[in-house]
Amino acid sequence: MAKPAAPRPTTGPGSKERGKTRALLIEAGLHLFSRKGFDGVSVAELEAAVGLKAGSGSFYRHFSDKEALLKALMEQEIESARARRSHELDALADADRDTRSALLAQFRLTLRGMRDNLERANLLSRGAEHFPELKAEVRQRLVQDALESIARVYRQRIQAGELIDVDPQALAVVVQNALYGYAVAEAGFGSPADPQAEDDAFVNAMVSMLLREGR
Amino acid sequence: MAKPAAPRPTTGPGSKERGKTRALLIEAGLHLFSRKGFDGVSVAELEAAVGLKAGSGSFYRHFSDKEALLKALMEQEIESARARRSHELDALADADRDTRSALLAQFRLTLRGMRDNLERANLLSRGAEHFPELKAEVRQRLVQDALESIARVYRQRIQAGELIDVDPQALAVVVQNALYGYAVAEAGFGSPADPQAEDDAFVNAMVSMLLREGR
DNA sequence: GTCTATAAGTAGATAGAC
DNA sequence: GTCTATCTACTTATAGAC
Repeated sequence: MAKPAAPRPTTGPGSKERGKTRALLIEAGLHLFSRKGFDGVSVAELEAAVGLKAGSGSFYRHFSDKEALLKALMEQEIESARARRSHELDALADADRDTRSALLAQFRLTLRGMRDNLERANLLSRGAEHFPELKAEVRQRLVQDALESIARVYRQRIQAGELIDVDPQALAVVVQNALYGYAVAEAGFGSPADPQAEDDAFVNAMVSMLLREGR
Repeated sequence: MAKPAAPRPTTGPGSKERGKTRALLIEAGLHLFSRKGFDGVSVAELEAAVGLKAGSGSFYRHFSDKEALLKALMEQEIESARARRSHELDALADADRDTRSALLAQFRLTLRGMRDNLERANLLSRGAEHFPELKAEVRQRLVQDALESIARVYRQRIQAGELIDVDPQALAVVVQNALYGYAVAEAGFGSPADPQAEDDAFVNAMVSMLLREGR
């Protein structure tokens, strides 16, 4: 036979651990693409960021081109974004909490999560333009699933007479988009003079709107 | 005297109207930067878009460099965005309308305005990163002024007992950010299966959250 | 897996004729 | 105000030595 090739030991002598540089490139791409945009980051910059010589072209031993890195990165991020999000739902779903503090806790956690991961979200959003086949998946698994999980909890609280009697899915859409828009606007246009006070007024207003209580 | 120079006739013989190509470049920059990002548009592309020969460098007779175009463009946009916005407020401020239909009209108009001008808003947001001195102005004159105008109207409706009694400025923040986030998410992650139904549920939920009555 | 070297293309920007 | 021509720098990507 012409191919008695040994079972391809991906870890050859003298190499680092299996796929280490590749993983580092994905991480570097996440940070750099998020900050400077896909077009704003050169392959040389990515190489330098992981300890390769800038301009050496060593990048191409790990990815066929820059787009391949973006795609690998997005597929990884879709997974990890889901994991991060389910965490935020725990506070809301905790049935032992009274409704007001459960809502407050959810809003604050979600707002923090959106702030911490906005650049990742922007990357997913912009990356979806490069890969139309991933766009529907991003929407369904990140946006739609989250809304339905939240709506489920709202529905229970409505039936218990604790929230205003409005379509729970629509309530979730309003709340999530308000939090998202708040984080996006803050990142894009800058923070207000007193961010802490603004945050408090914002989340408390949403709680009041859902509970339909005056001040 | 060494300078008897005539009063600089900006329109020389054989030239088009004063500043016409410059104005065209600003317009082309608005569309192209919005769609493809600042880095994604070459000077040659801008030249071609206004009828100049691509790569001729004629661009540089009108702007010192690409950033100068972005800056001129932003200053113009800050003005026109204000004008567009005041239009959306008319529907809300119309005291003859009953509260429910005034809110509905405002939400629908604002949502339409945000959809139509999201790319412009993104451009202002991203441009503000290039020009930190413009960032505070963008925030104050576009974001903050709009919120205060809306809050003024809400305050009247609250005093008339028609809206829930919650800090009107905070209500405006929730509503505007929900509309903004909705438009941003739609542009980034794609539309839902039935956009019309989704829109209706969304704006109606917001109305229900603001009115004192249940549905 | 990383390096040197380099090809081939594109970007921003300038000089000078018309 | 637009053109031709050109410069420099940078970017993607490949070939081949180690």
